[in-house]
Amino acid sequence: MRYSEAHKSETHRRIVGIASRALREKGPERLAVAEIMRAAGLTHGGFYAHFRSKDALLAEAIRGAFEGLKRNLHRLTDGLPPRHALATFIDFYVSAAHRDNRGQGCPIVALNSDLPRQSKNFRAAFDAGVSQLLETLAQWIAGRGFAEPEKLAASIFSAMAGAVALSRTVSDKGLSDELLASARENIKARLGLNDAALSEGVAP
Amino acid sequence: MRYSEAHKSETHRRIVGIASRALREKGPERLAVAEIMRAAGLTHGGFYAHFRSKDALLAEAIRGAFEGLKRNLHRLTDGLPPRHALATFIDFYVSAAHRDNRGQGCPIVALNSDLPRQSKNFRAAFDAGVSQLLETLAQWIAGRGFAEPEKLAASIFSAMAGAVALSRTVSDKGLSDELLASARENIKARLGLNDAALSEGVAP
DNA sequence: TGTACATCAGTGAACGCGCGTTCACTGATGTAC
DNA sequence: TGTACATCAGTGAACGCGCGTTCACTGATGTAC
Repeated sequence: MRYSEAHKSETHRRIVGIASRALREKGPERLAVAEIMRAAGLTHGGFYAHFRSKDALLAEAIRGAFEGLKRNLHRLTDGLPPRHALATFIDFYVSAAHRDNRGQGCPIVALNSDLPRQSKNFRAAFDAGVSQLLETLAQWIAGRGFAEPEKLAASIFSAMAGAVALSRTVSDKGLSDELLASARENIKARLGLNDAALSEGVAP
Repeated sequence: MRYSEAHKSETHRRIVGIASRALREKGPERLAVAEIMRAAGLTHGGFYAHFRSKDALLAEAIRGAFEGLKRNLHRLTDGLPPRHALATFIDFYVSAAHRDNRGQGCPIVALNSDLPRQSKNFRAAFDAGVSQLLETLAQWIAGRGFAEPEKLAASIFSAMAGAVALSRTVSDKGLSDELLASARENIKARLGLNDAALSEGVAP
């Protein structure tokens, strides 16, 4: 049953995609190799034709998760000036839709407390993803003329991620929604992105 | 080797204390019953004289963690007027010391992404802890005269927890410290607690 | 163009380890008489 | 006051399950000649 040249890499990609979602939904320890392979329509023995170990899969899966986030971010903001890019990203991120979509949401929110227990490899991939995201934010923030954009980006983003994370743990749905709205407004206000200012014009 | 009446409850408390710390350091799945018992100076077989199951221990351990947080909070703020209580708690919580002390720190930061994979029992205990903490914050915030204190408390707290969580994942120590300082100042400013205002007087 | 051989993604059984849980047993102390 | 018995926190071996990993094998397709 030898397959065409593209077949293997296609299968590989499919496995990583499934794992990337399962990772965010179930966490690294509850993600089971056999289950992932079954979901990909394969048996678990074939796993090692694609990955050196479960840990290697986890590292690829977390990279895939960050890439997905980056794709979303670019799709939403490409071509927009910093102020609109920031506002759009904040609205997208600090939202009930994100809260309710753990499997395809931000890996930082889904996995932050798992981090210290993972391999060096995994943590390095995670760290690279965080850095890249903060860098993008910092560039927009710099474009808006703020001083110390890296520092502000980190602080702003921590409020965004915290809002989504806490909105997931709060059992009162109404309070959870209000928390998100309140955090969103505050974060935008910190960057001078309140709705009135936004509708004014396009100048950064 | 029958022991005095108080002995069993003393042992029980000791086990829960050790587990409560291990839970925050290693997470629920990596916390091993035998290891906890060994740390308590016992063998793993005796575990079931104290707990129905590992899950029962986890529920007690998370309750213990929230109680510890509450004790710290009261120790720091008892007798202070709302504005000083808030400022003190924020300084205590959004700090490098908290970031570096995962085992004795806030369980919300240490365990938020583990939550959805845990038992109903565990999640209920967690939820109760979160609610109680938000309630305390809301009371202080109400005491400062803000409208919709529950909503504001949730939003404020999400920024606090997010700051500590992200400060733990950022590998650049300097940025991590700055992130905390920036978040702390912003959070206090939202509540009208900037240092100048604080040194003015004591009126709430 | 046809034949023999090599390749290698995928199969499925088996192994080994960690870990939660069970269980027969121990032995110091409390209680009944 | 002394003796027999009950209690029960704790011991340590064993069990069973989930799961990561290994391995001999398969068989369709590519390549050499």
